[in-house]
Amino acid sequence: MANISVLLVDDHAIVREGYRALLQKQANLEVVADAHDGHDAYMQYKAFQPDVVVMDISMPGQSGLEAISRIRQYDSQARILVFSMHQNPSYALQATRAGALGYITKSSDPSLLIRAIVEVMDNKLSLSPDIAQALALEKLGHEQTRLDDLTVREFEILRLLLEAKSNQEIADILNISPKTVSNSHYIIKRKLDVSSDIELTRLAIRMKLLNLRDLIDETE
Amino acid sequence: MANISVLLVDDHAIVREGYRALLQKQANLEVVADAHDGHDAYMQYKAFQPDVVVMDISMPGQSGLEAISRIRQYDSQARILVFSMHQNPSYALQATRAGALGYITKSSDPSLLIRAIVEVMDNKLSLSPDIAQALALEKLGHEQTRLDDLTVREFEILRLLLEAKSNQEIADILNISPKTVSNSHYIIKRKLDVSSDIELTRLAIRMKLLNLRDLIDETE
DNA sequence: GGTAGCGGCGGGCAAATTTCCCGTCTGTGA
DNA sequence: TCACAGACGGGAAATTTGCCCGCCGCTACC
Repeated sequence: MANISVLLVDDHAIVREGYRALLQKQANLEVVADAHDGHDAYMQYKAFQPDVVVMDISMPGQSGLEAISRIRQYDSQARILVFSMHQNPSYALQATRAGALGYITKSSDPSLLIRAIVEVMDNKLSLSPDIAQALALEKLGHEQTRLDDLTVREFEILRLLLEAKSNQEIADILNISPKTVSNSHYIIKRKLDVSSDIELTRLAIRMKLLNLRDLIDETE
Repeated sequence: MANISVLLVDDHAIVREGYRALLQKQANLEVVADAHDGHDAYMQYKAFQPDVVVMDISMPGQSGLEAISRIRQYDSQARILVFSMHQNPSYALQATRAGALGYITKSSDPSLLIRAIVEVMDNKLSLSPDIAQALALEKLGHEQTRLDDLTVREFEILRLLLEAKSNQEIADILNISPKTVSNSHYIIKRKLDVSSDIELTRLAIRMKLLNLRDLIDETE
């Protein structure tokens, strides 16, 4: 079997290097490029046309979801495997909606990542077991499903809102008008059935959109 | 030594009964009345003039802080011991500002509660060791201190805001105008140096004003 | 027994935001 | 080809925000 060329996208250089080393040990994998943010990923994709993109979606500013859309728009055959720290199945749902072929959590066994890359190479959908199970459970109807009513774009805007960014900042990041951000903000609140930002934040925490670790930080 | 008459205030009947039983076992204590909310506490105080009030401050709606102020306004000699689940020293600070003589956490050893009641009876300030230590640490200058810039009233409004109540609801609970609530809301944000409600909520979580247990509920 | 200061309350008012509703544009799938 | 959904953003009314002010009652200090 021919080598599979891989583009690695993650905002942390150390993480990239670690996984590059890991993947290179596989005889049939070759990391041909890496990128540190969504825009970079898009440029590298155009430059190298890798077989598979392995991408972290939680990057500062322009998120991975946006990059996935852009890459798929450029090449509708692009195979993208999301490799994320988020256990929340809604992330997986949104990622596949945006055009990802697979979603593997970072807590998975490394061998799973290798396997997933091969599966994605074959254009097969690949989910890590924890996510698959969570998604299945969700199908059985949980509060969580409300989150899935959000469009990919709305989900992304929500993510930025939850980082306490202003409408203007979000508009700058996404290159859209602040007016659109505020419209989306309103739609998000309506879809999630909350009336204030405080309620929104509480809901987000319950749904684990907001990382408690991030919040608590080194505060204690 | 004469018996100490006690008024017990807690919104949970079971808790009241439990502590009533505990306190009654002490020969020199007598629970002469109990109350389930701030208003009730005020009425019972007027009716029974107990030596010491043992009060939970986290009650729905009208909080214990308000009740403390009201009781102290009626009788400036009233001895009030706050008995709270909150480990956060800012609660203790606000409670003593409102006029409480002591603050004991519910996780304290029951014997501490007994001792505190006796101390308060002697008009001595009484803090449980965990709170005393936390307050002492805070003196050394932590982020937490920003919370202490809030007045008692602001603190109370913040508590209600964090329950995702609307200005109008808060106005109704506290019997003030919605305009005052929104003014306070603004002042709170300025004092805490946040610009949005999302940031406010995040800060509140970091400061443990918002109980994660409450949020997470039975969600998982 | 002033009087200075703080906290609670709430009016005023301009500026900003939110809340809806609407239309355009583009891609997608039947 | 036609319907439909999503992204984007304008318009306009309603509401909120940000900041100011003044009033009242209490405490403290001289």
